[in-house]
Amino acid sequence: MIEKIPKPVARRLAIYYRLLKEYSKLGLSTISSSSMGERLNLKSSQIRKDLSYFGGFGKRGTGYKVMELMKSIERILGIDQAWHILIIGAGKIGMALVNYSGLSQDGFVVKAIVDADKDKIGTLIDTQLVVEDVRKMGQIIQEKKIDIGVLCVPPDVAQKTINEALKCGIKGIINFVPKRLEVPEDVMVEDVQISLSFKALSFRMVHNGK
Amino acid sequence: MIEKIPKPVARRLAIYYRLLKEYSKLGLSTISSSSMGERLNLKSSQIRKDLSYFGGFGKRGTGYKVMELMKSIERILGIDQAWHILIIGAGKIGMALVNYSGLSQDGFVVKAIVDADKDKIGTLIDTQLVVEDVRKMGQIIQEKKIDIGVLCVPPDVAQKTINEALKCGIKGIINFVPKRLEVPEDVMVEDVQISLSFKALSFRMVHNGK
DNA sequence: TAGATTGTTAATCGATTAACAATC
DNA sequence: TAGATTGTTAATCGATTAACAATC
Repeated sequence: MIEKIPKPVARRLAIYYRLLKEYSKLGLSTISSSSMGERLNLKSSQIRKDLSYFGGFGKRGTGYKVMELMKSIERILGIDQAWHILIIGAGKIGMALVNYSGLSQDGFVVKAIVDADKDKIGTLIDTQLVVEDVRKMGQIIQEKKIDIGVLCVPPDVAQKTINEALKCGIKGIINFVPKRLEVPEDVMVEDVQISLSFKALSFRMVHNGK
Repeated sequence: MIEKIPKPVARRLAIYYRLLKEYSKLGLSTISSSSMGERLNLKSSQIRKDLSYFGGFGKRGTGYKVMELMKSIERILGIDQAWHILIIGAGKIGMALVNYSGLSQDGFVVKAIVDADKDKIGTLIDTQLVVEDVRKMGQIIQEKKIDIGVLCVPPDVAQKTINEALKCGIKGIINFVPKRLEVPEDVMVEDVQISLSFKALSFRMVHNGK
């Protein structure tokens, strides 16, 4: 009963969620694990197993109700609530993430963006946000009740910068910096390492096939 | 002898490579798998096993020569050559990737960027590049000998756009679009799905721990 | 009832790790 | 030679999948 959830499950749930959204837009009310699996190139038994860690959402003989399952996954993923995001570093990547529609859609709301560069501080970004001084980060985290920091600073200041944010109670980090961060074990880090993806692609291209 | 290489190996090699670069900057000439493992939070046996798929690079009793291993991994990953990159879509993400230092450093050279938006076409990006018309994509791929396309277009035109690029002989794709792409099996796709990372983080934060 | 599809168990497959002989 | 560390084998651990009884 205390069955352990395999690590890849969270991402797959997000993929199921995306598909269900599509189905619901098309007006479908019901789907089966096998039709989802076909669409996603996954075995239907994997989808059923993944869902089974969290409950029985389907009905034997008929499948899953699109809307219902969508709402359930929303809850499982924790995106039925709004998360307050702080972008740390107003470089190219940081800037690109402000107003990134993929995020706001799912309840990740960028509340502020900070940088150390005097020339950037004060820059107005679209209508809502202004680049703020990284030295005010602590204050911002508290006032805006930031949950998640998105780290997009140069590698050499990454650890130092995130330490500051940790002091002020951030509990989640999306890390775009090509470096492993040291954090207390109750803080979650997800790495988004673009340059690793390029190298993995290159590897597969030279060892071509599989 | 026909031992199969586990999928996670490519990414780890890229991580080892990054660390070796750091070591070489510090002037270290030799390292052991256990010192690397400690640094990277990996078991030393995993590092040795990963490397062993490609050869024996170390010396018993002394370890690995930093420079030598670096060069070997460079070759294994296929980054001892320059890759010609085309950015497809001059939105925020696409723009952010032009001149992204993490890429050019490792031999991924952005040769061109295309978009469908008339207002964007012709825009000068730093000194080198101009946003070109996506309708010229085929021509550009051939003339500039593009190897890898980086897809950053809206989801609804993603498949159609990549189909064009495939026709012109692209063999690798970095996909930033939240959608599974259909490609021939000799074409490699690496997904960089930022919004999945946010959801995976959210999941871990609500199911906190582990 | 007959057909469909779930939820779950057990078997299989794949990746990591411990352990150690080989050897510098 | 003694100490260190590799390369590799075998054991373990974790994730996926096939198969099927339960049930709508």
